[in-house]
This record gives sequence, structure tokens and C-alpha cells, in this order.
Amino acid sequence: MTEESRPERFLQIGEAAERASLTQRTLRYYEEKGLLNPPTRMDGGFRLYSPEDIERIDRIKQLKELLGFSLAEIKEMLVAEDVRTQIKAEWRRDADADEKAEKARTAREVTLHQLALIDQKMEKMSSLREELAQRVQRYDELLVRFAESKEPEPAPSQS
Amino acid sequence: MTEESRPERFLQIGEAAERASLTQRTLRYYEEKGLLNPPTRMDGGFRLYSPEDIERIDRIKQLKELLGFSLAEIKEMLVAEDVRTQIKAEWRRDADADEKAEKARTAREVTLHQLALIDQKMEKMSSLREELAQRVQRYDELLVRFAESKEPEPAPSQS
DNA sequence: GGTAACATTGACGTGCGCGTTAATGTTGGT
DNA sequence: ACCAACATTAACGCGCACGTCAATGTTACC
Repeated sequence: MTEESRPERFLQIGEAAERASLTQRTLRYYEEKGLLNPPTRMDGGFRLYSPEDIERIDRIKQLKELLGFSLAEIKEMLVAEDVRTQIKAEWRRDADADEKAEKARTAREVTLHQLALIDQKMEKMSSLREELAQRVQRYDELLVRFAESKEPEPAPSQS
Repeated sequence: MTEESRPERFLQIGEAAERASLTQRTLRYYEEKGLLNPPTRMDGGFRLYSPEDIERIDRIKQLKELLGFSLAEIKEMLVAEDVRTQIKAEWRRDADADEKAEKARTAREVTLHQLALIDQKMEKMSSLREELAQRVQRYDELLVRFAESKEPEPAPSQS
């Protein structure tokens, strides 16, 4: 409900940073490192982030915090995203259809690769989860035994 | 099948590092930072890692690479593990049962917290997974349309 | 007992992902 | 025209997680 969804306006760096819970420095850094393409500027040179830029920022945050990828890795992963927007932009222009299809195939491949990475991580995670769950169960059993040795004659208790 | 499972012998740092695909420096660093308790030593001062130590090293690697936690966070998380082995070691000694129960409760709590963290991550991951899967599907549809516009009269093909 | 392989403790170096400060420019409102 | 709020680049700094010497000691084996 408090979800900050895609804005309809262009945002200056301050607002953009706040939305994503990042700092302005971080956004500039991402741009410097090629993760964000240079946003448009106002006459005075102030950065103006488009809704697409904002989405991309969220994407980066997601990939970083969730999957723990390095910025370099994320940069690679975002190639697929780039191709996608590029295709969209060129859609009704007279670009070579074969070329576009090739790009789409590439983007598909990259996305599939990301999917595979995620699946790998999720598998490992769920086996770790299992391990921990079992451990909790063993603690429970242990605690029950402690309680039993203390209360040989369990009295009926409420609540 | 190539899985390096728990060894029966004590290992020197070289072998231990190789098993975990880490460097000797890293193992010493983990010890320095209190993630690994100081292993036993040979007469000359060479470190000897017990099977339990080796397990713990794998644990750390798991938590770091899988969940992207910092070493400081991992250190905290391993408290539960410590309590567990401590309880095991003290098991038949005349330590205060209440105290042991209290430790077990603490360990249980910490483990539950870890479980909650993992569940959070897995939820976010699976929604990201969904997003990507849908994207692949859209690429597929796109490519089908490309193929159709190229081949208005599909010829029966084998293989 | 020599020597190759393996280890030890410093100590400094490094890359990443920003934080922070300084000096300066821009925008929007009164 | 002025002012506060917001932005800019450039540069240095910093904590983390190790890498990388260097100088020295240990072990195992022939």
C-alpha cells in the first residue's frame, strides 16, 4: 500500500533518490559506472529521471539487495533490459526485421540465464530453509524434555 | 557426486581452503574476525581444522554467497550454532538445567529469525522470477510473430 | 641433515560501493 | 534582485573483504 509505483512525471535526483531509498551519490555513481544511462537534463544541468529510469533504479536495487550481485554483474544483466526498450523504441521504424528478431533472441537468452541463476539460488535457499526448520524442531523437542523433567505431574493449565 | 562432504580427519589450512574453494588468507581472516573459533594447532603451530570447523566454514560460505550477508551479520547468525554445540558438549555435565534451557530458547529464537529472513528473501525472489518468466513468454510471442511474417505458408517440417 | 612443500605472523595494498566535504551553479518564489 | 532549496563536479576518505608480498619457521622425506 505504501508501495511507490511508477511516477508519471520526470523527477529530479533528490526525489528519485528518496523514492528508491538511495542517496544522490549512489545514483550518480550508478550512472558513472554505466548502470544507468545518462538521464536528460534541465537547462541548468540538473538531472531529470524519466519513469523508465526510475523503474530501472528499482531493478538495480532489487538485483543488488535480493540476489547480492555486484554492480558489474548487474550491468551485464541489464543488457537484456536495454535491448527490450531499444526494440520498443524502434518498433515501427524501418529497421531490419531480422536484426530485431536476433536482438529479441539474445534478450530471451539472457533472461533465461537470469531465470536459471534465480532457480539455482532458490533451490539452495530452500534446502537451507529445510535444515533450519529441522533445527527448530529439535530445539522444540529439547525444550519439551526440559519441561517434562521439571514438571513430572503436569497440572491442567489455561491460556 | 563431486560433493566434498564432511571429512573424518583433521585438515591443515591448505587442504581446508581447497575443499571450500577459499584461500588460506580468507580462513585466517574469518578466524581473526571471530567467525571461526581458533582451531587446534600442531606442535609447530600449524592450524588443524576439525570436521566441525570444516562444516562451519561451509556454513559461512553458504550464508555469504547465498544470502549475501556481511561477515558481521553472519557472525551474529552463527551464535545459534555455537550455543548448539555448547549444549551438546555440556550435555551430561552438571550444568544448571535452567540455564541450558534458556540457551536453547535463545538459539531457537535466533534460528526462527533466520528462517523469517530466508522466507522474506524467497518471496521476493519468486515474484522476481515470475516477472522474468512472463518476460520470456513475451519474447516468445514476439518471435513467433516474426516467424509468421516471414513464413506465411508454413511447410511441414520434421525434427 | 638437507631440502622442498607447507605453514606462520605481520604489514601494506587493492577494488568495490559508496560517504563526505568543498567550491560553485541553478531554480523557484517573493 | 535576492534568498533558500536544490543541484553540479571534483576530489579525497573509508570500511569491508580479502590479495599480496616479505621474512621466517615447520614438516616430511630421502
